[in-house]
Parts: sequence; structure tokens; C-alpha cells
Amino acid sequence: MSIQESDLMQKLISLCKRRGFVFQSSEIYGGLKSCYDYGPLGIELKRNIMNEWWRSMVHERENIVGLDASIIMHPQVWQSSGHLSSFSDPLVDCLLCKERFRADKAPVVEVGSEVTYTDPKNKKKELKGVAERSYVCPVCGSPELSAERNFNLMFKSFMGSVDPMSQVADKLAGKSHNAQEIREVMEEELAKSTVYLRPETAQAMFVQFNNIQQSLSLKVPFGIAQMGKSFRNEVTVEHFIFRSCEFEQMEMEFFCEPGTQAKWLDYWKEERVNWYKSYANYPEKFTLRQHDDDELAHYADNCYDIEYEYPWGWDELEGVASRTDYDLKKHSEGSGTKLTYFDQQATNPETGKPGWRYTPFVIEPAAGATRATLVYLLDAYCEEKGVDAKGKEKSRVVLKLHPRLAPIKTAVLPLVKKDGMPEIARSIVDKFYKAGVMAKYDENTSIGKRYARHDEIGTPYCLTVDKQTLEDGTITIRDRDTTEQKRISVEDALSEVQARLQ
RNA sequence: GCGGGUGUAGCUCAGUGGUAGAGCGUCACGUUGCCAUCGUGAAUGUCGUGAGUUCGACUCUCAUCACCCGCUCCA
Repeated sequence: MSIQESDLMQKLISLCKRRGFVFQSSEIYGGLKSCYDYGPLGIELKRNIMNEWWRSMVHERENIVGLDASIIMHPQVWQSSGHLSSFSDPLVDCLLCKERFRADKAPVVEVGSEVTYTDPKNKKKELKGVAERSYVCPVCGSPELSAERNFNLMFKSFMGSVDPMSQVADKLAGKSHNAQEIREVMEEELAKSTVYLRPETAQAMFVQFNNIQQSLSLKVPFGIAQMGKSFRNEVTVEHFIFRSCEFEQMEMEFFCEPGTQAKWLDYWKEERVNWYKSYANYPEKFTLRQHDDDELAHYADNCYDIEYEYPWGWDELEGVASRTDYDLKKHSEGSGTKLTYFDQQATNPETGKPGWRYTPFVIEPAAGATRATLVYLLDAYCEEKGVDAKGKEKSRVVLKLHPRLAPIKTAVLPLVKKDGMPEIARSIVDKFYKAGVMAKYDENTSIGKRYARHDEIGTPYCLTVDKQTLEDGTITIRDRDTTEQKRISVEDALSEVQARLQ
């Protein structure tokens, strides 16, 4: 198998639409930038990935519990977390070379000093000007710059049944104002009802630390896990569902004793990368990359990215960050509520006495559920060259999804639509329904086309009712990857598939 | 945000200043009966959207939206 990397995304996007995995949002209205809908098969795949994550992170562990928090939280949450201040960096456009940059990271000059810079249209030409601000364009050095505009990371909305714009209109009516005054009135009025869509699920797990720890009497180390939607106004959206403004996260905050964070970071980074590999056909396409110091977020003292080799190169899939005690401390300060843990067994390292109250340190494996969906689709996409029944060359498209991730686990197929075969097939598929194993009955067109279609959507097993079934009560089970079949009895069909899904 | 490309049937794509085609897929009937069977027949298009030029625009011009590639940016 060898697919041109450049074609892979295109083929996958096409398959996603054709077979009902992913559609563009609001397509009949021309689509909306970076928004996608998960179709009948896409939702199954994404949900399976998320369920597997939940199972391995929450259900299979003694000390990790779940949370499903409100997407809209008290606006002060984002003040305390730093999302309001550190993500509203002023952005400036260079009027000359069109570069967009952060004012606080641009080259510093003295206001009023004469600066020389190059003309982007004619590199040999030198221009002179006077700096009106304390910085110039980092690319061409020009002082000809647009106004500073705040970068808008979070999606804003307004809570309350009265439109705050009416209040603004009332205040401004009948007088003349300059831009600054209008802005101030608007900010003052809008602020009263402004709420934000969460840019990460993490904060709710810090904010509910006390409730969760106390209600379940949890002992450090313990973790809180959450899956759900998050929203960010990304500077650039790209690569299909890879980076979009609305996305889905699977995050876990692991609270541990100060001083043990390095050990736990090490543990979780290995756990997480191995989790991805266990469902993959190409585990070598997953790797860990430690962040350089200058890459670290304001809250982290160490961080590993789990990266995947996408068609466009290595890029992020999950971040495993050591967030120190930053978040709990910030929310403690912001809310005036103690977010600490008291360990009666431990010895206070400062006093040497038994009993230690401390702010736990946090290790956070933060995964993109939507990114994982893309990754497993890319990992599974496969074209196999072969010959058809008449010896003509053809290619078989197979999604080699891990059986537990596959949207449909089993297709139940009557070889032909007569002689009672549909009835037997339907009675088999009914047993699967009742056992909670995703199965589909399919009697369309020819048997060959049905196999091919199920290969293309990743169905790992096909059960076929044929003439022999009528005689001895056996059916065939076909393996997606090898296309090999073996005969089993109708009674064993469900348990056989269940065994293979383990 | 910048540069380049694309947008025509469900998918892949052809096409011409005179109101549109192929292959695949879909549906029906018949046939076949285990890997995209064969035959016959059928349905499906705001030619991304809006404006302009023109007697006439899918085709030319402009704007806009979306996607792809590259840069840039990104806690």
C-alpha cells in the first residue's frame, strides 16, 4: 500500500462525505468556516474513541472520576485562569508588507526616533520614517502600522433575555460621541451580561475540586476526567477537522503531591502514547516531543506533546502538561475559597510535624477527540490493489479501523433476497441489537458490493446467510482485512463477534 | 492575515459566449448466486453565492463565501 500523502487527505475527505462520516456544516448555505458535522458513521467512530478513552481513564481506574460541567461558566473563571488577559494580546498589521504580529513581541524602538526600513516592493530601496510607537514591523521594519486590535480568543455571548445592545443604544442616543467614548459605553454595558464559551474543559475540574474531592472522599493522588466541546477563535483554521474553532476535548486533571509531579508526568505521557498506539495500524506514527522552555504555556513547568505524523508532517494530537499548582492557586485567590488538600498521614516538610495541608500539583493529559478521530481515519485508510472476479485490475478501499473503534461491528447479509435467507439474517441481527453490539442488516445489490462497501466504512466482520445455512444452521464470518471466511453456527455468531471485540 | 489553486449530478471530473455531459454511485425490473455480476430502464444540477458587461454568461469582469496547498500566526 502506498498512497501519495498529498492525495490522502483529499481521498479521506471525499470518503467521509460519501459514506456519511463528516459533512461540512450548513453546507446548503455555502458552509461555515472550520465547522463540520459528524454524520451517522462519524458520530459512531468519534463516540467509540471517546468511550474507549473514558473506559481506560475512568472506569478502569480506582482513583479517577468523571465530570460533565456546564460549557458556560462564571466569567470570573476566565479572569482567574488567565484566559482573559493573556489571550487578548494586541495584534497589529503592517500597512506596508501586510505582516500581522503581536505588538509585545515586535522590535522595540524609541518613540519619535528616525527609523530606516526596506520597501517590500523594491528590496533595494531604503525608506525613512519617524516611529510613532515604541515598536516597528518585525519583518520590514516599517513604522506604518494599523491600530492595535485585541485578539479575541474566546467566543463571547450574552446571558439574559434583554439584548444588551438596547442598553448601549439607550445610553448613546441623542449625543455625539467619538470612537473611544462609544467603545467605553459598549464595554461597560456589555460586560454586565457577557459570558464565554469555554476554551478548554479543564477549568471546571479545578473550580469543582473541593466538591468532587469531598463528596467522594478522594485521596491524593486522584484525577478528574471530562469530555466535551470547547471553543476558540483560532488565528488559523486548517486541515479539515484538525484545527477548528469548535472542537471536542478529552481532558484529565491528575492531582498529586507537590514534588511528585515529574514522576507522574512521566507516567502519564507513557500511558497516553501507548493508548494511542494500541488502536493503531502504524504505531510508529505516534511520538512524544518535549516542549522547549520558550514553548511552555504560562501555567506549565514541563510539557510533552503526543504528535502524529499527519500527511502534512508531525503535528500535535495531545498535550501532557505539568500545570504545577497554578490553576488551583489562581482560583483560590480569585474566589477566596481554599482549594487545598489535607493529608493526615503525610509529614509537613516545613515543620517536620505530622499532617500536611498543601495545594496539589496537576498533571494534565489533554487530548483532542476530534483530532483523534482524524488520526484514526488517516491511520486506517488503505487502498489494496487486486483483481476482480473477471481478472480485471481494481483497487479495494479498506478502513482498517480497530474493531472497537469501527462504527459498525458486524454486517449481517443474506446471500440472496429469497429462500428465507432475509428472515434468518434479520433474526441474527436482532440478537446483536439486544446485546448492544452495533450491527446492520444489509440486503442491497450483490454480495460483492456489500462486502466492498463495508470494507470502505471499516466494518470488521460480515456474517453471511447462504444456502448451506438452510441445511445445517451455519453461516460464514468474513474478516475485513484478510477477506477470509470461516463457517460458524448461527448460535455462536454473537459470542464469536463479542470474543473478537475483546 | 498574505500568496497560489479550486468550486459543474451523491463522488471523481470533462465542457462551450447561445439555458450542460461522462464514468462511478443511486433506484426499478429481470438475471446471477461469495468478493464492486450482466442486461434493460429511470431519477438527480440554484454550473458555490451576489452583482456587472452582453441581445444572451456555466463560460468574461468584480465582489463575496467555502475548501485545498504554501507561508505567517498560534496559550
